[in-house]
Amino acid sequence: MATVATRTAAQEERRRQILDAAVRAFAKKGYHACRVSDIAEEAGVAYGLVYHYFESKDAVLEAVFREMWGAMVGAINAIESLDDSPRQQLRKSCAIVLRTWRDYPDVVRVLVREVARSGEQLQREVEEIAHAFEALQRIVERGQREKVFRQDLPPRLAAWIVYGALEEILTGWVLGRLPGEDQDIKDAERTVVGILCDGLIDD
Amino acid sequence: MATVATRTAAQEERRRQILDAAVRAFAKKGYHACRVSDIAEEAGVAYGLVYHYFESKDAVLEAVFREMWGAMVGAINAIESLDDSPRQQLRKSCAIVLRTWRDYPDVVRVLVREVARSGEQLQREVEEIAHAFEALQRIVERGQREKVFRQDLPPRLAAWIVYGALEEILTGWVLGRLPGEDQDIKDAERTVVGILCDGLIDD
Amino acid sequence: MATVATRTAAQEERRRQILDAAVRAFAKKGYHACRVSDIAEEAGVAYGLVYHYFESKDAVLEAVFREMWGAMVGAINAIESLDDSPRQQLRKSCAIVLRTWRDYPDVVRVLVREVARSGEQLQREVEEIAHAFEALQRIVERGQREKVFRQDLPPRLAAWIVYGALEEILTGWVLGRLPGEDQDIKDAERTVVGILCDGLIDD
Amino acid sequence: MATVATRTAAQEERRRQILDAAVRAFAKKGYHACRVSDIAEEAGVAYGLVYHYFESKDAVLEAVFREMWGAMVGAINAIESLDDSPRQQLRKSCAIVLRTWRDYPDVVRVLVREVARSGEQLQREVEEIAHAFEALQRIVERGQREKVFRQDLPPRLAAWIVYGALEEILTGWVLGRLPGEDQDIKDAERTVVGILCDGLIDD
DNA sequence: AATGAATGAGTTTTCATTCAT
DNA sequence: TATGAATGAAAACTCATTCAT
Repeated sequence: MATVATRTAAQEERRRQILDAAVRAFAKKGYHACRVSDIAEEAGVAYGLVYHYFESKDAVLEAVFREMWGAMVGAINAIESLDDSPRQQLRKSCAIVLRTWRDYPDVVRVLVREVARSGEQLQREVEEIAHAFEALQRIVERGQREKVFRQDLPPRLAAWIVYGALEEILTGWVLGRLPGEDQDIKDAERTVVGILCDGLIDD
Repeated sequence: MATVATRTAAQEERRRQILDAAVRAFAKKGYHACRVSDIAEEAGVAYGLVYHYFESKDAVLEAVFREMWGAMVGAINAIESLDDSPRQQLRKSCAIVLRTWRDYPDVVRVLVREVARSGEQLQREVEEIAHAFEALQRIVERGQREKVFRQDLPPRLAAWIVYGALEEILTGWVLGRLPGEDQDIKDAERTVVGILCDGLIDD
Repeated sequence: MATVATRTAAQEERRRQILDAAVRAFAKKGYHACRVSDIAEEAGVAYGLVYHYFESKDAVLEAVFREMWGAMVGAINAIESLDDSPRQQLRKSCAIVLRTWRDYPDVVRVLVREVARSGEQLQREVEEIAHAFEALQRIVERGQREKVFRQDLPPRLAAWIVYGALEEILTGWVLGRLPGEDQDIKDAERTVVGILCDGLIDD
Repeated sequence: MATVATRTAAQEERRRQILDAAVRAFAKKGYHACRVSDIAEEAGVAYGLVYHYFESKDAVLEAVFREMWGAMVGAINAIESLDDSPRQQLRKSCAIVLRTWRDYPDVVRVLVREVARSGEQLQREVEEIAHAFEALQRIVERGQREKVFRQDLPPRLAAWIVYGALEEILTGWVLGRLPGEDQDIKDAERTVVGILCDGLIDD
């Protein structure tokens, strides 16, 4: 049993090694320009081993999505259980998303670049993305129940708008069109929460 | 000269025929999955002809971006010259973007799906996208100058947030995750302007 | 119209050029050991051109079967319309099959070697083989109707036996286990017709 | 020594287990489409183990031929020592071949499908096939010596014809083109012996 | 201008075989 | 003996692009 556990752990480690390498490789050249051999080389393993741990090149990308994104969604979900005000919850959610850029820029790079790819197949499979929206939506709904947020906004649409604002900022950073240093990240957090909560209008 | 003009017009028509077909083809299968012969077939011409009018498959996509997007940006720019309040200008800009979906769903589909692709090459070449951001940014700046918008928000970042909110809604429609009927489009317009101008907070 | 005809003829010629090369290539190394590049090289054309004229490597083999075999079946069918005795018809049919070896050894080599391959798919698609059996079967049936052949033999089974005897001789020649010179071919013809018509028993 | 003997017996059992599994696997998918892991899975062992008992995938097929075929040839050889008439010997030989289908359809399936494959290498190694022909040839020769069979037929060619007739019937059964129920097997036996001994001609 | 035959580099994937444990 | 992770060569197939007509 110890042997089995060790073996499984070793396998898991290998899998992770390849997955991390894939993130770096995809981030460098983009998914389509990236050959399976690039992943293997980046991971320091033989070509065929990638196929031991993943069905196909596509499956690798899907795993990147599922597992990397999953961590972020988990963090956002955790926020719900905290006894914060809706505004605080929204702020913390935005912070998590935006700071992921600081902590895992390659992961964000890949997620941002490839998330819209082959809309039909990949997106439907990766429910994690949907979970992120649902968590945001629940925060909005709670804010409306507690009369903190305006009643006239469809929560689902509001969640999409919040998510869109965040993703666009990440995109700006990924593409180097927006400055993304540590201070900028804090500014972005303040600005996006400011706009989303209080609006652009000065009143 | 009349002859030349006629020829040029005929050429322009052919070019347009191929470009429109490309939009439909890209919208159906995505840029990468779409072969040059698919474009030609959709246009009803031999596929060698695509190379008479465009340098490469990439150049076709770039033209789609430049020309289709250009129309939208032009419309947004036109708004600036109108004597509306900043809020009205923002509302109209959002309306233009969102209604483009109703009028040219295939174009939007392609723009949304492929805009993040090959960040290095394509994006830099297509400055039209940048122009859209600048137009939004100028609207925000004007709002701040006129003391209608809050002073503490970086205009550039605000423009990105506005754009991100809009793009995400379009994505939701494209992927069928958000309802996109005529009434939904109007609702989305009201909601996105509401959030961006007045915030989520009920005060 | 002349242009179209010429073009089609040119295409047909190219197709034939590749098909003939495939026969030579398959005959040399066997279907499985033969790469598509071997076919292209043998034909003196570029790699990809094979895929212009054939769906896949498998489709090439199928075409070899269908077209090469078709010629032989056509010849056997022609015999039926002649006013020969059943024995004569049988003799001529055997002669056609056996002499194909002399005239197109490579074709026979391929047919013999690969005919049993992937029984499910290929065989069922290539009806030409079935036609050969039917022609032989009709000859047997006519022989029985005319009271020349024995009544107690199921014609279908008899046709298979005749065909099996012929194929085995071809196999012996292909594999170099039976001598296959011109004189041997004549002997084989006489022997196989002798056994099939009059039996081994000396009476 | 007892230990060694036991070990060897256990080894032999394992070897047999893998070989039987290989027959089933080859019969199902054909030799080429069958991976080593398919054999191992069918045998219920790890696929590295196949390489403990066999040099290579090819060696497994060769062993199938040698050992399975060997049993059949042995049975045919045994017939020679019986004090039967040549016709009886021929009938019994045919019966053995045809009834093997009933008893070991998977074995026959593999032998029939793959026997013509890679003529150069495999065939030369598997002399068992040659032995079957020789046994048939000796039966014919004896029949000629005893003035029961016609003198004008080359015995070697006659043996090939007999074998071809039998193989074709097996092929028909394997491919499902000829009915292969118990009664059909008996009919086939009667028919093939009838044709080969007495001919198609009714006299 | 228009056609589509021809090219061939590039990429994924498969799988027999080896080898460390 | 038994396992299955690791290797990497091999090959089919795709498709953007060129070019002769």
